[in-house]
Amino acid sequence: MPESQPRGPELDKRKAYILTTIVYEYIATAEPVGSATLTQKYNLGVSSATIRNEMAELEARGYLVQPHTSAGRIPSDTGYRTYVDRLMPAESLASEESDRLRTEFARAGRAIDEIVEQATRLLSQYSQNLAVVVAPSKDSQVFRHLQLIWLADRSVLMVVVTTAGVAEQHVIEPVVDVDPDELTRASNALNRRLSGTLLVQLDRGTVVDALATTEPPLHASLIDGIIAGFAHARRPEERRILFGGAQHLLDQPEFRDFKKLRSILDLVEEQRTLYNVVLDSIERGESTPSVRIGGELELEDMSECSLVAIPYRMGDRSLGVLAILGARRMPYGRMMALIAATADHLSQHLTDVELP
Amino acid sequence: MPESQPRGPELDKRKAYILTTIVYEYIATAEPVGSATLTQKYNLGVSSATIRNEMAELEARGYLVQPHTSAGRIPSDTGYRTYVDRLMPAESLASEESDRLRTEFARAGRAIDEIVEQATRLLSQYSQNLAVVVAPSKDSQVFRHLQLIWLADRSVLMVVVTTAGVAEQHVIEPVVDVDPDELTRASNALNRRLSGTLLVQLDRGTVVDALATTEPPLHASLIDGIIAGFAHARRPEERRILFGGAQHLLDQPEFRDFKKLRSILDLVEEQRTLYNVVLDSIERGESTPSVRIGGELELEDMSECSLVAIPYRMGDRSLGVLAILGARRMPYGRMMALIAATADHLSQHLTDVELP
DNA sequence: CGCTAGCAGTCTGGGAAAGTGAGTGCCAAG
DNA sequence: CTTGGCACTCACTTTCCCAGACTGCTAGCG
Repeated sequence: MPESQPRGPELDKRKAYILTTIVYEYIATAEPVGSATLTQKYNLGVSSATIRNEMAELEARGYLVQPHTSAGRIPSDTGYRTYVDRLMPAESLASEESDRLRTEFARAGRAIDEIVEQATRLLSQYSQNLAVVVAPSKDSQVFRHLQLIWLADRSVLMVVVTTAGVAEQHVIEPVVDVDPDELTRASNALNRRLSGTLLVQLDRGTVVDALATTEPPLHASLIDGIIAGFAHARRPEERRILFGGAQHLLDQPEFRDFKKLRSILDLVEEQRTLYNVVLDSIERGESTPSVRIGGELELEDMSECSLVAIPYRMGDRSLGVLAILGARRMPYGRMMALIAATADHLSQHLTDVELP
Repeated sequence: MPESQPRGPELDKRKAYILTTIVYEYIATAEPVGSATLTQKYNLGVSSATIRNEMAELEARGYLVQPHTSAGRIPSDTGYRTYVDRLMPAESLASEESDRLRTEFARAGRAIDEIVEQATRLLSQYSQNLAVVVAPSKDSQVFRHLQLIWLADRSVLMVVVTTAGVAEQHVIEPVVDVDPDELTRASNALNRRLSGTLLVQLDRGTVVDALATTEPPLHASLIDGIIAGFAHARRPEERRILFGGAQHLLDQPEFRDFKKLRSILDLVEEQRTLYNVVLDSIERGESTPSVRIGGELELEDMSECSLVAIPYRMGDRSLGVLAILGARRMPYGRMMALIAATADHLSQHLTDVELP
């Protein structure tokens, strides 16, 4: 006897259409949607009283909530979730907009940092929301070349270049004098044996092996320095997070409230929490945008926000994540299309600038 | 007949004391200061009526303003200016706080970017205001070492290392095949002749001269590539500006107003305007903090803000600027002491990590 | 001549009261 | 199942009023 069906099995066609319309209208207007508005603006073929009955049932099943007794309805997390997963028409970016994105990426130059900064700027600008970008960590990059440069008798500069075109430098201070020829031999040996290896794999054993045949053998303190240099170049613990477009938040009526604004800005400043959430969002490694709605973020004071995230790549290695953080009432279709296109262009551009 | 003295010649002792007290009190409470408050909280030895007369005169002379007829007074730009320049007691940072600053700088590592990011974080945290930091431009750095690395027959990676320990890379694609030996000879020649030169001085002529004696002569397209590489490493046009602690603005009652908040966040996003103002502030190259109060900033909607700025150095070269942007009602003494100490520690740390 | 006490006048900010209107739920009839 | 009608609810806005803070002015005092 299915008299009260909590979270019913399926929504019939009319209920689905009503939910779709309510989400759409609320996203557009930021005002709770009433039955009269629906019958006036959308062609439903039934009266507002009928809509009221349907809305009451959608609320009972958890898709809608009423801010207060005499207001219209707004979608709940479940309502948005259903909309995003099953009701929303798929959108894709207008081709001229996509072209503009590509053009603007091309203006960023070859340096990885620059490209990622440009991505942040573009994403916030086009989305009119807060853009959050996790920059590449070094450890997924491929070692290309190393140079040991003689600075003084007990001071050596080690420069590591990856195929991403990023150079990291590190000063080594061995406990014995070294001479330039010795450094050249070491550089050559390491380059011959290790070029093409992922940075993350360049641990102590690998380096010691690569230098085993060097004659005369290098002093242990120099080898230690080289190993430390690789460890430094790798630095997996340190991933920059970039932000852009915080001012757009002020345009949303839901953030006309200093407490909510403060929560978000604190999150931006703190970085770690947001970093975890963003990484969680794309853990599955899928290449479609992942969406987290309101309470799904599991963050205090963030029930009014949603996050759309997607990974980006260089070649076939996943490097980092793009994300849009905005009001829960966001145009999900457009945001997903936009972030997917941005990630595509970014991945493409990064792959293009990779060194041979 | 000096009957009405606009912006009178000097403030007598009592007026100066009253002005000082009003600025002090207003900074502490954010409430317009009335005559009764003054007599109660501060030992003035005269009645509130006398204070009222004095305040009326201070207002007539432009040091104070009244938000409305029945309110107390708040300082005008001129009032703050007088306070900062002549009335305020000089403050210096408590030595334990200064020590803490130094310790935290030490945790930043050797990379210039990292150190400057740390400075931004510390400055915003200690000042509880928005920190604005202009990062070093490349062109004031000293060329230390160059390496031309063979990637493929027509592809060469050029790595430039400065004494700041920053490496920049650039891909050169000459129109003829090159071989590794040729590259080594070119690298050696350039290093021998040019090491120690400012990057900004490495123009076409200098490079061509340095390579003039190379035998056999390098192909023109390779030389062009090297010149382009230096130009790229230099990139004077591109100076990063870092921000930190925007959320602290929300703590100030003067920014409980979305328009003002929006103005500031827009400024942060736009960067260029703020960059100019900050550079203006320290154009004189002095090493004491420069202060700009309210309207002196000459920025629309920024009349409620003040900016405290100071340059920082590496060795004896000025590299960039630290600044604090906050409410006009800020504790100037502390902010100036703090930013001076931060700049000192930053300059010291940068000088320490410079390569030999 | 400067200082003070007292007083009338002015303005803001907050809170109560009342009116407005959007929107609902329910019912009885089609 | 749908619909028109109706009573009811509740947030929001406007209006009004009052308390409080502070001033400027004046007259008197040392």
